[in-house]
Amino acid sequence: MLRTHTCGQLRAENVGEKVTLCGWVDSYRDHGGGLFVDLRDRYGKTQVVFSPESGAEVQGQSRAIRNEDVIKVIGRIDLRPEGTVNSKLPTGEIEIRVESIEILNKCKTPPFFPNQQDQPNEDLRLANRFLDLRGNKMQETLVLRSRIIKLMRDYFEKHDFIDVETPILGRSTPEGARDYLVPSRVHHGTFYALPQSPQLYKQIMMIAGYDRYVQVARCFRDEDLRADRQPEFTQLDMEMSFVEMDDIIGMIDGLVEISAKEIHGQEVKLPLPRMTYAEALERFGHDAPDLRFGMELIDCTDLAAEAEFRVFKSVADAGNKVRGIIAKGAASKYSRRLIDNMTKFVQEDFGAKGLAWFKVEEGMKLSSPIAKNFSDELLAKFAERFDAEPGDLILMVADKYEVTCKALYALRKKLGAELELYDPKEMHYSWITEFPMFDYDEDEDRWNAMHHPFTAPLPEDIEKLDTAPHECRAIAYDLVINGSEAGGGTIRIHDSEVQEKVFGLLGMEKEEAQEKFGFLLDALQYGAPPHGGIALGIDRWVMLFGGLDNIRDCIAFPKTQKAADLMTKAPGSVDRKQLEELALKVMRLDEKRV
RNA sequence: GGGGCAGUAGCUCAAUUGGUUAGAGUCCCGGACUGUCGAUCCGGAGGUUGCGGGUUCGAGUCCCGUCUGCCUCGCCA
Repeated sequence: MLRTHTCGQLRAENVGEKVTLCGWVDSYRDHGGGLFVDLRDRYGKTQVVFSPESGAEVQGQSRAIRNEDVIKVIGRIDLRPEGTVNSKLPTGEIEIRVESIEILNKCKTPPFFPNQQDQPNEDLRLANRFLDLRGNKMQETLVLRSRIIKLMRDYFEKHDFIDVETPILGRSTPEGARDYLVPSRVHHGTFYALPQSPQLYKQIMMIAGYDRYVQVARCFRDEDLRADRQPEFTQLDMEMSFVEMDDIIGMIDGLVEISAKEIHGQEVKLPLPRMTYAEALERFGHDAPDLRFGMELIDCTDLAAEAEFRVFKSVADAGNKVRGIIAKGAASKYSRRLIDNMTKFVQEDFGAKGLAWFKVEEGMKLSSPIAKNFSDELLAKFAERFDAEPGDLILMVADKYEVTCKALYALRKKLGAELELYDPKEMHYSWITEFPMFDYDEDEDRWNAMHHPFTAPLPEDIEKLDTAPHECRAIAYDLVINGSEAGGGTIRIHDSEVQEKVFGLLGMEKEEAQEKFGFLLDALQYGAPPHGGIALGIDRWVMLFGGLDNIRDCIAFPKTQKAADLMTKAPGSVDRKQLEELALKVMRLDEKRV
């Protein structure tokens, strides 16, 4: 070892010891007579002092020191003189009196410094990730990530789960996201697909009798990115045999309990609360509601039907919905202009036709440009429905149910953050259950599996497969943390008759199903145990437990919104020879339409 | 594919209504200084205003196109 201690290790009790430290120069303060260096590694910072007693040669060497140089110093630990203790540093009581120094590696003047107070632009950070990752915040986050993964692995090992690796090179399956494809050199014209999840493999493992499987699995989906979405991401994937939904949920409840305790030192009350999908949509407009605050959606379609106001009345008469939210005490915080912006927001992003709003005045008068279209009596009913008080702001959307959900969910989320209706550090865990089996794809005029085509329906809904597929609920469950989907799973179909019916609904012919995943259908006929599982989004867990608002900050080497790696410059072009081996030809843009 | 925001010195930002030689802090280089910890003080260097067109007597500023990054809808569990 080149060092005897780390830079976060030494305390007053080490005074007098001769030590060797290595690290990066975090900062230096040159006083001519003496030079102070904060030496940094991932464990902390220690002040090292060059003074005349270090000797002329060492002092001379010290003058060359610049930030981010990698140096090794040997010296004795001493208490800092009275009045110069730095209470901000754990090592702040002591300093190293340098006897010799070696500059292990000079640092070129970097484009930015890892811990500089004004964070550089993200593209610069990503292009120079080695500097960015050197910073305290990123190091903290990656340590947190490592702890979370270890905690998960330990937990599942303790519960007799077996860690099994599944292939990265698989085959493309229909449904779900767009695949990342890898061309085969041996079989020209064919492609592997990178796994969107190890779903099918883990079901095979169940059939093979490994009744508790777990894996920290890299997954790939070639879809557009978001603040909480990367094209390659990591799941804690697990599957269990001879279980029902409650067993899976109970298992994950236990993991949440331990995580909250280990990471935040918080006690979580189990079982975690549950809400059905239908209830979540009704009360919050979304299947992953942030339950750290209220501001629930309120239906007033019946009142709208009584109104003269044509916009409301026609929507109500057409069987659509008029729903709204109330922001307590927010009337004065939202000017006409801000409300106009909100209107534009729900129109452009969610297809709402408009945003109706009322400010509650003193004396309970509702004021709004549209107020004149309502009788005083009806306005009073609205106020009562929303439980309004003077100073409140009521926002309403009149539209199809789905549009009211989306628009009001987005407004609720926005207002909740802006009005600080919750403590951002607070954590809320809950389950959403009873998802629909299918949603309707209007473009393709057919049903889609909401989760995946092997999801089992609720036993009481099985007959609806024939009569009312849209009402058929799945044994599916999502773990929601702070309004973010942190995991999701299902109990799988292990009955080939039901499986066939589901394929039929999805418009998949028997031959096609056999061709695409015959291996699973076959396996299901050779002694498949009832089974189910879940996958947790590890990147999101880190994000949520770390209080971060960006998934890129939870990943050592993330991609940009255009799925590029700015450091390695991936994706890149390849040699003609490589293409030839694969029998591939790159089309020009104008050929694409052919 | 659609909508929005941003791009000015190595970095973070400023630049009035379109008007003189594009500024500040920091970093970098040189100098001073024996207790600093965002050290301080003095001096210096550093610019294709993302790129390409256009309007204008004159463009960092206005218009068109384009590239990159971010947020978002669609997409995605």
